[in-house]
Amino acid sequence: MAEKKIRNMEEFSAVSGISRPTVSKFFNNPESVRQSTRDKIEAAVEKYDYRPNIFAMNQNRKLTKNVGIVVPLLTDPYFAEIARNLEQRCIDAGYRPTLFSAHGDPALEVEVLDNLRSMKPAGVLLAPLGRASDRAALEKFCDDVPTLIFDSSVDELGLAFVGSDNFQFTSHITDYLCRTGEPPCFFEMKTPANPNAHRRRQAYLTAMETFGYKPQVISVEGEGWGFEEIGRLGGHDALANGRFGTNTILCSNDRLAIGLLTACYERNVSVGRGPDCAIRVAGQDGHPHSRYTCPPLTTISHDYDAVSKHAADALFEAIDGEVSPWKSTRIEGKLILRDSA
Amino acid sequence: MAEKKIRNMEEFSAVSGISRPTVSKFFNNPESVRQSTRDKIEAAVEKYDYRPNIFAMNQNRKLTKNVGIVVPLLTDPYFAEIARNLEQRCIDAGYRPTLFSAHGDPALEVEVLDNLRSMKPAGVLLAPLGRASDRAALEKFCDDVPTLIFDSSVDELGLAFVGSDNFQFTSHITDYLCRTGEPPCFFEMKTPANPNAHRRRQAYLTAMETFGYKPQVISVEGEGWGFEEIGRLGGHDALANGRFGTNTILCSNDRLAIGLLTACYERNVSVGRGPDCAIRVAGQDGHPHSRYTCPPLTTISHDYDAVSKHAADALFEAIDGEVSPWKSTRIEGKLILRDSA
DNA sequence: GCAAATACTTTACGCGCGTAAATATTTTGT
DNA sequence: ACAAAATATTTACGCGCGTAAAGTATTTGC
Repeated sequence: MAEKKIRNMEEFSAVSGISRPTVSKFFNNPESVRQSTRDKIEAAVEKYDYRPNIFAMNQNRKLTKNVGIVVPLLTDPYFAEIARNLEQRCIDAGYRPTLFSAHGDPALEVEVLDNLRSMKPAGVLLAPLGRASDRAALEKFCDDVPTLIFDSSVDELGLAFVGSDNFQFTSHITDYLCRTGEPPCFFEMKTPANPNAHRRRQAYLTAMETFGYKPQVISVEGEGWGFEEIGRLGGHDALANGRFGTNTILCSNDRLAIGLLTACYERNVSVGRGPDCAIRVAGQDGHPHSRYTCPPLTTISHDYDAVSKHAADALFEAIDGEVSPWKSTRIEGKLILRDSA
Repeated sequence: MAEKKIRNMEEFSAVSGISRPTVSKFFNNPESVRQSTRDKIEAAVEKYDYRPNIFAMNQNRKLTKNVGIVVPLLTDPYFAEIARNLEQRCIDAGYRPTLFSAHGDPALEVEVLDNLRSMKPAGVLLAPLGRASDRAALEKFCDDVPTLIFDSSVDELGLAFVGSDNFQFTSHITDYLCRTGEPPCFFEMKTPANPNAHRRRQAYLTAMETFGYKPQVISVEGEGWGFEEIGRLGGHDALANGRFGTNTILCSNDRLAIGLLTACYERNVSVGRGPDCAIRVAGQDGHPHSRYTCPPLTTISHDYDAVSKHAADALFEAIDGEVSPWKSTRIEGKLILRDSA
């Protein structure tokens, strides 16, 4: 199999017996050439293990097959999981995805976008940092590159927005909690990193009023992306000072809930829905880890598949030239009943 | 600031007043031009927001500034964290890192390496899948591209290996457990994904014999990368059938321990080092999540900083032409004492 | 102030492939 | 078997930058 090394498309076209322009056409879209020539080229590809130079391919082309996937924090398994999902969809659709993380840092987010721009991507799937994002930089980027925003909405930025229906999330789980025990209080960060948190608080307030209960929000201090630690410290504080006015705590997100569970453990407060438990704790997100907390966390989960499918498909359509007005798609979550509430 | 748009280096050289070859030199290494011209170019970069076309830069150069970072599973926060660390070091050293994950799939790992090859990277930091990796494909890749293996060693592959000292890990924590209570049994997967697990088992056996205790290994079934679930199911089985012959369980890794803790919770077995606790559980890895389990997990942690620094530096040295024989660097872990053991 | 050393400019070519236009060949339908 | 349609070939140019060579300008050391 190891014939002489093919150095470029010229040489490859010679050994495959197909002209270079046709070979070029093939690599841009195998479907665009006749079956018989496709077979010949594919045979030669197999035989000589030739792959066109990716840099030469892209430089002289207005649009590449590159797709950028940007998340705010790849060390958060939630983002890692949705990024993985998106990545696979890009590959399946014939694109070359590249993964980026802003690592929680707005300056890095801007840098990532700059790097991305120089890759002339056909499109970008972007989950912004949120509140901390450089709004102007995002806008400028979206002007230059077809960008679909996911997870965390920023007004009417980009092609469209696809994310979860935070309002439904919180309403639904609040409803569940009210039906099965004391109405919940709402445990959140005072200055959350992303706008979904605001929607969830609002949904909680609305839901509680609808049900005729008095809402109660406990906002804890803490900056940055160390949500578990913020939840743990805030939980200690709230438990020590009796700030939870009920035995049921709905957390703004799962990572906060995980920290709160740790605080409960450390204070010897039993969590669960059994009669001998002191409090109930619920989260929101369906974080990959939520299954393995003690007790396992009752939560309302993102529909990872549906979100990523909608996001990817919407981007691909836009790349293919379908012009559609900006719109926001919000996907419902599924209640996952476990032992914590 | 928004002057007319600069289209290429030719135009940029005109507006900056510096010749194109010098500008080219500057972008390859700013230090290589005189301070005064550097200032002029940097001023023009600022003013016109020009960045050279990355594809054109790389195509006609034998070696790029690209560095690939490949991990077996990016959704595992351990790998996400070390990848983040490596990424930062690459940027600081003037390289362009690109992140890849094999997502636990050997076929994908090969694909990733193929893609990487076409990027003509100056070097690659590779954490192989381990047992499941296509050994031949890895070897071929390492022949073509300067590759530093980290985390999981594969014989004398690549430039060098940098990872944790699994032997020290397990010896050290076994020592601790023996000193503070009953000697531990060892809880592991029967067919672990990566070779570190074997070292740890071996270290456990050696340590126990050294201390004069009878070792006991509990190997649980389960394939793939869902370690928590494997630990949970295996834990249930072992607890139900009294397979743990001691009250102290050392897990082969933290994720397994996390699953075991969940099983303990579900079976109402109290875990901790207090007198009223039924068993002690310890992990290994210093997984980002281990602080937030209930009880918080006693573990022995990778020195993330040291591993990533050694790995990155070793690669950069090799790229800079320093030839050194293959060697293996194994970095000691730090015991993190928490409440689980 | 002068020669040597250093840094820059000019000129020119090549990298590997995209792509357009004109021409030639093959396939398809009947 | 024939014309029309589809596909491949030939030819040629350009993309944006790396890089080498030879000449010119600037800096440096003394």
